[in-house]
Amino acid sequence: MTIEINKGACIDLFRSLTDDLTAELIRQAQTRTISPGALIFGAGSSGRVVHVLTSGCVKMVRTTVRGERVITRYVKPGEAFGMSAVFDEPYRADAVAVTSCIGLQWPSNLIRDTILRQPAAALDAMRSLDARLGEMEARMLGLSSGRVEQRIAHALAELADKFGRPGPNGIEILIPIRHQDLADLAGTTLHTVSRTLGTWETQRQIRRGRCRIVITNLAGLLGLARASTSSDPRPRRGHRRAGRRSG
Amino acid sequence: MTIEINKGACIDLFRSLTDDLTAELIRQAQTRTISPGALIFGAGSSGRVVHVLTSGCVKMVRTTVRGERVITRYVKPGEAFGMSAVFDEPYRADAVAVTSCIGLQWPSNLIRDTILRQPAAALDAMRSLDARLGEMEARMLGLSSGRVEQRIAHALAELADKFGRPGPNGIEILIPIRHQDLADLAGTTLHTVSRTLGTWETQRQIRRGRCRIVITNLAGLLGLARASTSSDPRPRRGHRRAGRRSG
DNA sequence: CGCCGAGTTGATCAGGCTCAACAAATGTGG
DNA sequence: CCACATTTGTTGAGCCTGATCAACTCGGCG
Repeated sequence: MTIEINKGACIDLFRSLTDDLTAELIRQAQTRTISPGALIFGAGSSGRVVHVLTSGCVKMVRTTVRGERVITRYVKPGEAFGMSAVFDEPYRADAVAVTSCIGLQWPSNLIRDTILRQPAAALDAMRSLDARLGEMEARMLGLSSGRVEQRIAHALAELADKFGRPGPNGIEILIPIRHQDLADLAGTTLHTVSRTLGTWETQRQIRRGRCRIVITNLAGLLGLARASTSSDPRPRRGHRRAGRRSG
Repeated sequence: MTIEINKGACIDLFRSLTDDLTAELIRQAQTRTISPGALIFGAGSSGRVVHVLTSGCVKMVRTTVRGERVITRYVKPGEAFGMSAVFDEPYRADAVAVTSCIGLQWPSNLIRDTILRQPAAALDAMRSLDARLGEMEARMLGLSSGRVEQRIAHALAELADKFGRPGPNGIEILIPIRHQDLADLAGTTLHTVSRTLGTWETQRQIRRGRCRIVITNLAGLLGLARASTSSDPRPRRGHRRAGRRSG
């Protein structure tokens, strides 16, 4: 078995390790295949294993008792998730398979020991945590300042960047995205997402199928995102949902 | 000089190091005193030093070109900030002194080398990054789902937890907090903050002075935060600001 | 064929943002 | 020590965005 997984994608967490060490770790891993929609682990459960996704897509979902939901992150192959297990802390979010997935998992103390013995790996892990912090901060900026249309456009752009592939009609987002998912990313409701995407489709900015989105005009979308009415310099305020789950 | 700083507070980043090592690092540090309101470093500037606050309070502020602002974090003594310098990445946010401050700073490569040589420190750093990630996720949940009143109450509660001290009239928040700051924490405007705090003061939940807040009834506040009208089970939706700076 | 999940669409309405103007506290200079 | 500028905070009026409610369509599946 080679270290490479899925056509060149490799495990971010082990980027700094020697091939031998990585191979050894992969040998020690438990492989797990997950079917779409399945819960890989639930928020609050005490994390005893660290996961790495090797193929497919996983979303991390945080939910409040009142039913409000946020997708904190989409995981793509090569990325680790459930890292809080390293610190013997419970998982913060549900990990839900978006597609069929293959994952590797290790007992958290094995990962911890590896990090303790391989400082370069520790630095890599820190770097990726820090990068995620930066992303979250940027999302917070968007959440607290942008209008809904902007936030949806931005969420789409990020999905396109992470899971998009150029296709005949534009950038196809390869993973299934429900309107509720976009709402959970953008901090709005599936109703507003539906209306907004509807408008964009008539404007030929995007194309839609069931759980499928193709972005025909990414620049146009981001233009919309930047200024909803370019001739009108003053920004408009928006609303905020108080989530009662609807999905 | 002892390792302890400011009545027992010590440097989180070096918690796992031996006293000798910590002392040595502190010897190598450059001490810096900062006056209130001063900019310690600006977002975007290439970070060449890592900071640790030893006394006072620093806020990390992210701003968009349009003038929307978010306070991503309040730093208290013992905590590190500007950690992205470790990865030779520019600072993501402005670091602004809230009070008079004393800080230590090191060239980022010195911290990096320390982390590489002291894996336990790496794990500590990872833990704190992960904890901050969790906080940000929780804040995102609040931002995208709660109503403004809840978010302000929650922001106050966190400030009370981090910078509060029991006083004759309740928990005093020891650092100066402008309404604009609360707005930047809660994702709203200073106007709404003013009105909301006004209501709470007449309800004897809090007391206010200029840039000073005392929480008389924390439980009550959080109760308000949980359900704005307890008799009415259905949550109300809210609005969202589109920040044109006003502070 | 009934059920469920996903998506659509219309009507309603209120939360809180925007605009605007003032008041009070702080700082600065002469 | 007073006049003036700046920062911080207050309050009112208006109104827009987008949440909520509700009802319906479409497609897949057992």
